[in-house]
Amino acid sequence: MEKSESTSGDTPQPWQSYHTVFTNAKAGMDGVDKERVQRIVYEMSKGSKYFENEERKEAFTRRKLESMRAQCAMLTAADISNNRTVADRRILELEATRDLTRIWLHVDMDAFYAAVETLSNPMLKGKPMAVGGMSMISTANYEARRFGVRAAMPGFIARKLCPELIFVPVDFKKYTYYSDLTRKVFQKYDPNFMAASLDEAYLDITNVCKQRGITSGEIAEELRTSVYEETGLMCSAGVGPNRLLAKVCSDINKPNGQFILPNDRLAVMTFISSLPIRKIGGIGKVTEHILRDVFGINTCEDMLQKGDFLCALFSRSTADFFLSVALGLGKTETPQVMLRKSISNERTFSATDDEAFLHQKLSDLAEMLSSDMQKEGLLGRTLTLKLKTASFEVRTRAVTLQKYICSSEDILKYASKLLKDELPVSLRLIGLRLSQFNTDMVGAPSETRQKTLTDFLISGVANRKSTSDNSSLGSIVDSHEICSYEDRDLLDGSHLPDLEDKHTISNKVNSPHPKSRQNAVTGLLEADSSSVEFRCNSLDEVNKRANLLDDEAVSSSNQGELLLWVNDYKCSLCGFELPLGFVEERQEHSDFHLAERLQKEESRSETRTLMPRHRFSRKENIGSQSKGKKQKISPKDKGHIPIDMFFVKSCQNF
DNA sequence: GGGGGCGACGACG
DNA sequence: TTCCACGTCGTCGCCCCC
Repeated sequence: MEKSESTSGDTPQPWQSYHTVFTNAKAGMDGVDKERVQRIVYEMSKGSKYFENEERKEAFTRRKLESMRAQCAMLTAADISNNRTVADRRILELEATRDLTRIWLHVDMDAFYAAVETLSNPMLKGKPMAVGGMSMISTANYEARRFGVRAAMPGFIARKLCPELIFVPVDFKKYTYYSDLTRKVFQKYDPNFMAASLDEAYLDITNVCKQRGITSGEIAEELRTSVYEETGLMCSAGVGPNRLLAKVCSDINKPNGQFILPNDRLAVMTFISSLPIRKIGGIGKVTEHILRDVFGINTCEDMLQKGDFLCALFSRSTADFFLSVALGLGKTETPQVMLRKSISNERTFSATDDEAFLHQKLSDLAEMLSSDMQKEGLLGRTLTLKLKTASFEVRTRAVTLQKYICSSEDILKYASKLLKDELPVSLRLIGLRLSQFNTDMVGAPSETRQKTLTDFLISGVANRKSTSDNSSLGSIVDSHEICSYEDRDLLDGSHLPDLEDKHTISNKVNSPHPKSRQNAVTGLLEADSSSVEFRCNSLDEVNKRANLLDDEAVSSSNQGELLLWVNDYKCSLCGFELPLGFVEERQEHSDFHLAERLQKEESRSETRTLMPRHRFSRKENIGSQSKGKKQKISPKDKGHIPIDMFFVKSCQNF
């Protein structure tokens, strides 16, 4: 790799060991004076908090490398022989999965954002330009790349590398517009094409090649011409028997070029064997470093030869990934559905420990996240708070709730609790992520998921009637579309007398659609000594619902709360007294009875599923639990790394 | 021992 | 002058509980 080479004699210079994501080569950077770029990047970074953090990470990687080298050294001849057998067997098994029947085309727009900006402002043509700002660059045009300027580089460093660099602010609206135009072209060749990002897509062109009786090269040529005619933008294409190879191929003749790899095993093996590992999607800076410095692996062929060591030191899935890559294997089928797994927002700001400011940021993020969730009609139950401290240390703190949430109030409530445990702290970034979606909701249009009032009432009544005879709460909660047992604040869940039961209830229940939640009024119905919470879009609905139930007396002076409080004061079940104003406490109290009730039900039924008990104790003590985690001495802090502590990822794309 | 949850980290555009 | 993003997904190790 070019970054380890020195042109300044035998004496190593400090900048030569400082690697960032943007010191490696990218298309259009072949003639760059790498030594100069690396020196400038180093000098601009040296002494900064960011730099210190990079050094910390680098030291950690070094320790990992040493540990792995030690492991390699400890392998006996017998170990190596055994692992050779394992590797050879896996290679045969993987080889058997080779599919050469599909033709994949990967299309990659050339310097997309920069090219779009040049289209709308032709004055930029021929001048070094970058899309982004002083803090970060999204894309640089080819004129700027000649100076070593590239994506993911901070703007102030880019300006140092190229003082005449023109900065253009990011305009996603514009890029989306042009992206849509390109996608219209892609669709003509593969209606099910896979968009990898605004400027990249994978097309299965097997059928179009057959139907039209022309080669993949001709299709690629035609597609690129068509994209240019439609948009005025240039792109590059790669064709291969799978997506992994097509992606590698599209980079070969960039910009405005293409490379065709025939669907032929020998051609694939010849192509892949000399390929530097860094060209493979999924092998980044760290993985390359490990493979090169521990195993002496530089090319895919090396990877095949060192299969025994890879099988000995990596997990099965990671070793499989490496061996697959070395064989030039990759995904050939088109996934039917691609479901989103998480949704997040994060913002960077000047580092501060001002708690009011941090809380405001958190609140803004909760709003943004909630808005995104509602746009996509999603509900999630795992909330993750991401923090980047002033020293660039990244922390994440997560909590899995028993209810699905999407409102900004809920998000902020739980996020605040997570943040509170970290204070005081000086931060430069806060992020929020929701995951573990309610799969019933994912992918369906919002409108189809919103319950009408009629649905609500009819199914609610039917459900209620079917269960009122035996008072089976288990049956009631199964009608999760209309009833929601509102979970109380589980972070403060210690007030619940039996959290396990509490969880069992809520785990079966889905919250209503976000739209219906927005103006929801919470009601609690008390019947057969079991309380059921529900939500309606208006107070009228609450009352109608209550009337329809025709159960025993429901009394309330609070229209939203229909719990059985005698004289608005005394619990009819146990006589516990709570004044009217104690809304939350009352709800907690009703939860207590609900849990109690369910416990009885549970003892009668052995068929229902239970969630592991530990989850409740963890929720109960989320604060101390997360502190406990933090206090845990990590292997790196102890100065050694356990033998199996490697984290080389497998690629999702191959 | 397996599985869920958490936290850290790698990778990519 | 400015001083290192944002969003998403994947793997791994650890902890805890059953």
